[in-house]
Amino acid sequence: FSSLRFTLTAQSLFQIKRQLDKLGELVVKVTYESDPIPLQKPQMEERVKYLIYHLIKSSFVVEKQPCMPTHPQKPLIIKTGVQFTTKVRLLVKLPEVDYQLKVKTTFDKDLPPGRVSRQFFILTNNTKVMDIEDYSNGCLSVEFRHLQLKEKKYTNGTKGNEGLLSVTEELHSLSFEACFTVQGLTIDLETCSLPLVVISNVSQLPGGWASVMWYNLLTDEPRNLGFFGNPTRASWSQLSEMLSWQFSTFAGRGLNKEQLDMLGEKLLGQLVSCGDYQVSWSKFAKENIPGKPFSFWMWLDSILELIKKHLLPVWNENYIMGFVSKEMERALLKDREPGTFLLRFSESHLGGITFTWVEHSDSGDVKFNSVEPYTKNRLSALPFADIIRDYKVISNGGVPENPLKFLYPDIPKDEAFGRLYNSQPSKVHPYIPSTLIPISELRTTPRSCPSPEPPMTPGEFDMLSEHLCFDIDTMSSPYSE
Amino acid sequence: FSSLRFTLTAQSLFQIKRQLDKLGELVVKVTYESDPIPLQKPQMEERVKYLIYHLIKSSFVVEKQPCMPTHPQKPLIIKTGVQFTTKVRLLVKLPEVDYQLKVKTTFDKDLPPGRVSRQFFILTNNTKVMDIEDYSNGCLSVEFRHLQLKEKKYTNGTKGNEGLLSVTEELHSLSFEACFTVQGLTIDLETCSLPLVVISNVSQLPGGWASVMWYNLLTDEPRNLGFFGNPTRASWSQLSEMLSWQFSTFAGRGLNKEQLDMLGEKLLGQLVSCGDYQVSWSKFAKENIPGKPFSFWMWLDSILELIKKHLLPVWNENYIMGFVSKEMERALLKDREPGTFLLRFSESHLGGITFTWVEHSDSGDVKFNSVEPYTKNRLSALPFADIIRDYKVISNGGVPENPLKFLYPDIPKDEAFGRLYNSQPSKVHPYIPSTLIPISELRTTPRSCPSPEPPMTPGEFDMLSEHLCFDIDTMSSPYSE
DNA sequence: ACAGTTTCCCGTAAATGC
DNA sequence: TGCATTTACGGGAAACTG
Repeated sequence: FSSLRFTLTAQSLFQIKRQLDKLGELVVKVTYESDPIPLQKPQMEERVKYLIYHLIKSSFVVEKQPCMPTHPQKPLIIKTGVQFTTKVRLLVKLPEVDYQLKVKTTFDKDLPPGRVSRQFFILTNNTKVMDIEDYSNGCLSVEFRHLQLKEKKYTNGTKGNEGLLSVTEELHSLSFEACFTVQGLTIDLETCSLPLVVISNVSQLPGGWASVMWYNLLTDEPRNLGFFGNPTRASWSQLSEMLSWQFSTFAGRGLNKEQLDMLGEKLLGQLVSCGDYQVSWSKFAKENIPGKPFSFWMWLDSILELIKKHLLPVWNENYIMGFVSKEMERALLKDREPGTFLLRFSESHLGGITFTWVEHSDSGDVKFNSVEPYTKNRLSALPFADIIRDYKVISNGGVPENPLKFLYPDIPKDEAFGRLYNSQPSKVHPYIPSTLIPISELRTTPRSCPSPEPPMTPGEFDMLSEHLCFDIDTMSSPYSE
Repeated sequence: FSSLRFTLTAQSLFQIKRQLDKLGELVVKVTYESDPIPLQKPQMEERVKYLIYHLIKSSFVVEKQPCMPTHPQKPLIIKTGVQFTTKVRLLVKLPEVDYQLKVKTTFDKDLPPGRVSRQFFILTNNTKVMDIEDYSNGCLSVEFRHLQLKEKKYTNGTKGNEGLLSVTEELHSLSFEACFTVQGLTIDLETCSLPLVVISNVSQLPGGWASVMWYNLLTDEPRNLGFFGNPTRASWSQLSEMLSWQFSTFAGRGLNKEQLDMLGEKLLGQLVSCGDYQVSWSKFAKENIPGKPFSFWMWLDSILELIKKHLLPVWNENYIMGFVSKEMERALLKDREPGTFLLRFSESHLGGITFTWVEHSDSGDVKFNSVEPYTKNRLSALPFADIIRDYKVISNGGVPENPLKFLYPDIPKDEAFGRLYNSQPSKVHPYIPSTLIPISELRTTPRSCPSPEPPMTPGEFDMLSEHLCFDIDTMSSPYSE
């Protein structure tokens, strides 16, 4: 229902109203026995007033849902003490209303105290006058900027009752009210935002975002604030589509079938394969993954953040397989050229990425190695492409060698990553440029391969060995985390 | 003048007052011609009142100068919007004053508007009641916590006149007032803090600290708020003592004569050697060092911060020569064993540290190399001791070698730094641990030394070379920055 | 346009509350 | 006590403002 249709409908109704008024004047002068007009007119007038009233009321809408300017992609999550913006509009054009129409915003207006465990108020000015939009078709609208939320603190412990819900499951709303009179009709406008999650620290953003996703996925109701009191389940097909959409929206590339299958299996076990399965909210975002100190969504979101901050070009080139089980990884690599590697996200730690490469031992066995995952701290010291370019392994104190030759299935490393390498050595003239290089030292048992004279002083070598040594003989199961 | 002496003096004075009162009663009854008492008494009473009044007033003091709890070592600098604490005390004990004595704090109380270009006010509650200190000798005192400053904003541009001073040169003060009556004497207490610098961002802290230092160094006046309108000069001997004190206080070890000489020369040229020299405030903290985009103090403070955050143990072991001219550096190293190195702060960049080592070329010439300085970003990826342990140079694609053997004059590297090395490789089991290693690649002209088959694929080598190569033939003057 | 200054807000750490 | 949540504020960057 566009602004134009609202306006045309309103105009028709106002015309009818005027005609009825005129009719009323006529009736006073000219009437006759059993004339139906005096009888019908009051009813009709009521009917028209009712229609006008509700037409105008329903044209008062939130045009821009409240959101923090720094998180435009994450509407409906508001952090206390951080400014947010929202906009409402009266779609119907009423030329008669030329005076200043004041809109007031209220946070959690209709919430009976105790419904939520926390209460907030708008710290800044919460009323503003509507204005005619200059660029568009002349509707009245008002944009609230620099709104800020603050928690109400009670000294006497009236702190709500819903201890069952976590803060990111608690839904709130922002209401807008205005009142005016047109053609003798007093109309009280009121509308409200979609449900809002209020957080106090960005560390709660992933949790809040999980709630927003789940809500949007599972209900069409515009404001079911009690949704998380008893959240419905999602089918895996719905959920996986949503997850892929997250990656395509925020990281520029969605997830393919293989990646989604791995995620499904991780979340649901082998159940996925046998038909569509229902995932509970708890399993998605609240319960920890068995044996891990984080939930499925926390894990996935940490990867999304890692991609956004450190892996965007590599991810968009589709060079990160990312979501692969260790069994699958082995199966894919085992028949490949030695030095073939693939990139995979850590399942044991939040926001980590590792590479696994295949090589053949002297006895001809296939061996797989995975480097300790790189997390945001390491990646901000050294971009990931450079890590791949420069990574070296020192075996038995020998010459450092880069074991990464071909990106799976068979793309020569430099062909794939060449464009993404950074040339960071600075050109500060009198100094020798220096760069950081990621290195692993492998030491097999001494007898198996007498080590050559190390290219370091013996003391130095011992020192390095002491700190870096990694005896592969103790690696009973290199493929399970 | 201790609390006890204040109290005893006050008691004596009150006793005298009481005796005068008694005398007054007597005089009414018994008097005689030319009795001097009725004549003298009013004067004496006035005198005693005056003494009591001023004794009490002068016992009202700031016990703890205002400071931010997170910067206890930097009093007298307050950041807007950040909480600070201060405490005042009434040294004299007056048992008669048993009612609640309310103290009010005011920011810049006596400043005529326009004296400073910015005005601030105390955002939080600015009155508090004095209390008897339970632990000490029973004085009245009050500690203000959670005070917060906010700038007054004027829409009509009344923004003061002193555009000449920068914000960190603008001195403010915090006043404390209270009023009470004792033995019929009404006493208005008032005291105020030492001069304060108000900043709005931590990036202004070094500038503020420079002001506090200069003020303390050059005036004993408790509140000369106009000091920076015409700041006096400091003698180099005063200033150098202060600088050394900064390092010993905040980094645990002061500066020795050689280091101070280098600083003096940097600040004043060769003038230092010919007797004591006067340093202007501008030269110390306002003018940029010729050819550099920062002042002397900004440079020195950036080093202080670097030490505090990343070099504390190395600095305290006295392993960082730090302040050495490049000429001196060359002179010291040239007769030393090849591989002898020293640690020096960068003069060209803020907060950087480099090592310079000596080696002998094939032709027997002495050569000096300095690595690109390490700044806080690099050092937070890798601790400095580990950088020294692991640093490698690759010459012509050969075997990487650590050129650092002896800390000047002749301490074997591991003997000096051994205890400071970190053992960072994590023990996450299925993964190969990996560490970052600082590497420089040197390439001499190809003909002079035919490079052996590089231990990398040719493509890889070219890639590395392209990014890392450093042709020493183009280094015309490696020793000047 | 620009430099000095302030505001904004993330992200870590500490404090608080339950 | 431990966990969930909020507060504090350094530090980088953007916004402001003469």
